Amino acid sequence: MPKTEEQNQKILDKRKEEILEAALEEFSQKGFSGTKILDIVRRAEISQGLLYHYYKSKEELYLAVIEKSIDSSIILVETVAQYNLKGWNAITSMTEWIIQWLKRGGEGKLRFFFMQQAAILKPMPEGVKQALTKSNFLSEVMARLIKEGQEEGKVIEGDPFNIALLYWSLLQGIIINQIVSENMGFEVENCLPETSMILKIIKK
Amino acid sequence: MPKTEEQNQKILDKRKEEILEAALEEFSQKGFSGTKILDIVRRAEISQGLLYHYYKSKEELYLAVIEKSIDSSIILVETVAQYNLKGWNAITSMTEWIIQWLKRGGEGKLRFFFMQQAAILKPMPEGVKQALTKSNFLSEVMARLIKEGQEEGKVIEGDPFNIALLYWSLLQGIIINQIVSENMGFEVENCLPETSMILKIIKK
DNA sequence: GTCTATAAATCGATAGAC
DNA sequence: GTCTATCGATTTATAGAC
Repeated sequence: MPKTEEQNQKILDKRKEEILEAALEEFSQKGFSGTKILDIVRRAEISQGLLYHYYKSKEELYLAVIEKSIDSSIILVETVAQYNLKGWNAITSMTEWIIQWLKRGGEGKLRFFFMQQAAILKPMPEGVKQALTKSNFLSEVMARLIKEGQEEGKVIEGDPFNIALLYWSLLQGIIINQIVSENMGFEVENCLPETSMILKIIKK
Repeated sequence: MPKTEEQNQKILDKRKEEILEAALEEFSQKGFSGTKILDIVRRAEISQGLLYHYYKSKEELYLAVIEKSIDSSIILVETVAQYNLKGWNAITSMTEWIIQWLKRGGEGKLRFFFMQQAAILKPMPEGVKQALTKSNFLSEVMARLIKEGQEEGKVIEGDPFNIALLYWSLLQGIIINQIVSENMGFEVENCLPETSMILKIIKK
């Protein structure tokens, strides 16, 4: 019965997807230790036992969320890369893209935030460190673009990697402040800074 | 016996101090849920029972660490305020001061980082939110200085509070990246950006 | 004040019925 | 595939001796 198996596979994938989504929301807000399996299964509206049918441990689930988040940021970069832009133009587009991605809705912001949390909190489960190292390519892409921008005379002088770090620091700080504001009930609804404000820090 | 009581008080204060210090290190790295009482007492080199002689619960201890961290950031601002500077000069001094504070050693960075963590992670214990709202005066002080700076024509136009937020975002992002780099073993030892780099983002 | 021992609660993971 | 019931380990907090 190939049809039945196919359907089963679909159910399996759908469930996994649902669990991942619920896990992202819980983990990103409460961290690894702060999130209880009960929180996740309640949000996903399944029984506690069923979760372990799809993921063999809490840690494995956490890792799955990380990997998916990294993948989605890779896609973001690749999408921008498709336009074949270089140097300052590429930096501008990418920044604009990221801001839009963050504005668009909860998920982008949540993923970005989650990856940060994962990188910050100890203890880091085995695979997390490894997975996050992979995501470091973002800085490398950025550093390359910055070097090009310097050659165009549009980006400030200095070590490209350090400037890339400064750029990411700003972006990360902005997201954190958004989350904090939300947590405190300040309702800073989507008051993300303009792209030009962000670029100002690396512009010559 | 006033002398004995006085000595006891000293021991009590000293113990409390030691516990607070150990708790800061553990909490800031592992968050509230991720930190076990055992982690703290082992670091403080006391027995588990003794901790509960000084703090009646994990949550009370957490709150005590927050309050001390907030106090120390208040002192930072007050120190700068003593110089009676206004506008751009004050912003410059304060930024320089903060960078030095962060460079100086572990504690400043740890406290700054810890407060961030506390503001980010859910669930927020009762008193945490309240305590953190108090620390918001930092943004207010900054917003006032920025307004003065605008009147001097040295700070970019725009809502002073939003600009203050942008400034803090950058600072927070920088600290986070430092911690992350440490966690990943990148050894970015004290590669904090120059004050002028940070100020660039709000300079006209 | 300080420790050891233990109670009480929580939570991750498993077993087994349907 | 899904659920309920429960085990076993961890962890917060307390009790009681010194």
